[in-house]
Amino acid sequence: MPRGQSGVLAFLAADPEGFALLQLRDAASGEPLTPARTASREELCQVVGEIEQSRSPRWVMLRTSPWLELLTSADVHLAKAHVLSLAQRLLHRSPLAAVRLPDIDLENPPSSRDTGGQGALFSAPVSGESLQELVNMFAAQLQAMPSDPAAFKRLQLLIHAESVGALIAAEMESAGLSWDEHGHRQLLRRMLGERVPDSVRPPKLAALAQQLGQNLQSPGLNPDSPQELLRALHRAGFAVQSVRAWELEQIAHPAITQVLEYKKLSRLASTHGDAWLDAWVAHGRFHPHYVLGTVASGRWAASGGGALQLPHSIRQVVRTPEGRTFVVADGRQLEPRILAAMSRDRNLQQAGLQDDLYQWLIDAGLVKDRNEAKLGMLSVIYGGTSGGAQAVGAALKKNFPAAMDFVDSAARAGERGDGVSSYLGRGCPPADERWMQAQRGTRDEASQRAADLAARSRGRFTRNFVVQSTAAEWALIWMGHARHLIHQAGWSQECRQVFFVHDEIVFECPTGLAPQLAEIIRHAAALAGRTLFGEQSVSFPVSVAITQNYAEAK
DNA sequence: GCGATCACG
DNA sequence: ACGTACGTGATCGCT
Repeated sequence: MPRGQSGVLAFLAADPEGFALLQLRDAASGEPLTPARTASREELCQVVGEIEQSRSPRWVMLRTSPWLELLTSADVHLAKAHVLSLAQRLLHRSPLAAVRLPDIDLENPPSSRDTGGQGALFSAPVSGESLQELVNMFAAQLQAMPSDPAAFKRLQLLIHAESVGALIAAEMESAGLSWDEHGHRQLLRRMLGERVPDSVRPPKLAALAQQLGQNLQSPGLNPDSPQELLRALHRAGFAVQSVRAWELEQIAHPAITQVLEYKKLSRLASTHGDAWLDAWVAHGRFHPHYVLGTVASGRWAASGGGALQLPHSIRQVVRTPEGRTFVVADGRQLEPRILAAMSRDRNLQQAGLQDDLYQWLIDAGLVKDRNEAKLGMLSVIYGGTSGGAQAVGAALKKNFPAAMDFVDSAARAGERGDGVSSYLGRGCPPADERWMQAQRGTRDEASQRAADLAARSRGRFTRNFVVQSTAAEWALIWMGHARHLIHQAGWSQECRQVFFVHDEIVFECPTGLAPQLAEIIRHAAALAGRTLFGEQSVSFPVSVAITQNYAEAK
């Protein structure tokens, strides 16, 4: 059945009678190489480890759960995977696919347990799916792959990268992020006062609220209610539109300073207070749950604990144990570089020759400082035109015409209701039926205006999508290469990836290994560029920090 | 359940 | 000429 496939596939399925069912198949023919064999929960890790050692297969599974939890805790490393649920979503959306496959509910993929007979719900030992279903699903996915060899390669790379991402996510969930719980509690006591029940306002916050009520002549004021606070501010003579921090920051007044102080502390208490520590940190480690496949652009999300929104102010309590260190790396100006590579804009590629792309823009006299450079670039990629960004955007437009044409054309496609896709073929979600309807209906001026607004909104989305989704692909491939190189070096046990946020990865390793690990990460970044864009790829410099305290990285 | 707000990239 | 910054998650008050 397959084309462009070689080697061995190892299907890992649920055994309705026991725990796991494994079968090796030839990737080229799809034919079984071995009869299906069962493995109990106790046997699984050893059986899988032996197959990995002897055959180095690509592991085909519906999703990583529950297999990876077990394998990771036993330090069984899988080099390659094909995660069917993620591949299904990719193929459903990709314009490169030869056939449109049905979508899949990633949270609750179809399983034999659900379709099984009476009592299956109670007797099923694992959440899972039959071997036959997995084999069928894989075959259907292969059928849906494009016949054009170049398109095939891209989509296959995307599926493989997404799948290794799922392995890494499972490994990070198991490893957790080292967290100084005691230091965090001390911080809370210092800022909020003694611990109180969750339903009670912490002492220092309560005192602030009381003072605020007095100072604004609004006794009993609840500053957590934006409406109440806005009315109180108006009564006190502050002509503000909202109570947003950035608006209040414009006003220099002791009462306003107090409001801002209250907001800051209130936020700390509610999002990273004692209850958060109780819920998410155990034995000195934070264990978030990473969610793949749900964000349209292919970025990851996290559910629970808000892992991807860790405030900088709390990072001081993210500390390694004694003798170990973090190696923190981030892709420098990743999105502009991705845009330079995709659009083949010679000038932007020229700018990217410098490790600090923004400095090039400054030296070329296009912008006055780094902040303006960053703002201008983001404005171009997001489609912004407001205020200061407009002038900067215009300067960039003139100097990087090919890059601008590229994102502009993505925006126009979106405005028309067409789809766009990433470099490897991740398709954006289609315009929904209501949107299409609104574009067709021009009953009156108001509905026409609303339709135009919606069209431009979708244009900004597709403009951003082509860059953001390809940046997400680069990051996946970067992580995948790093993981592979670390495994090759024999350091999989002692060097662990512990965090990932879009364009930044954090490893934890023994202090002595950090310089070499840093080199591996840089090398992986260079490989990622070539894997994605070929030998002529633009460069992707990364900045690397070695530190025991996350707050000190960059 | 939804909007406002604010945290991150 | 005109005009709108992109994507997420968590919490809280309000209806």
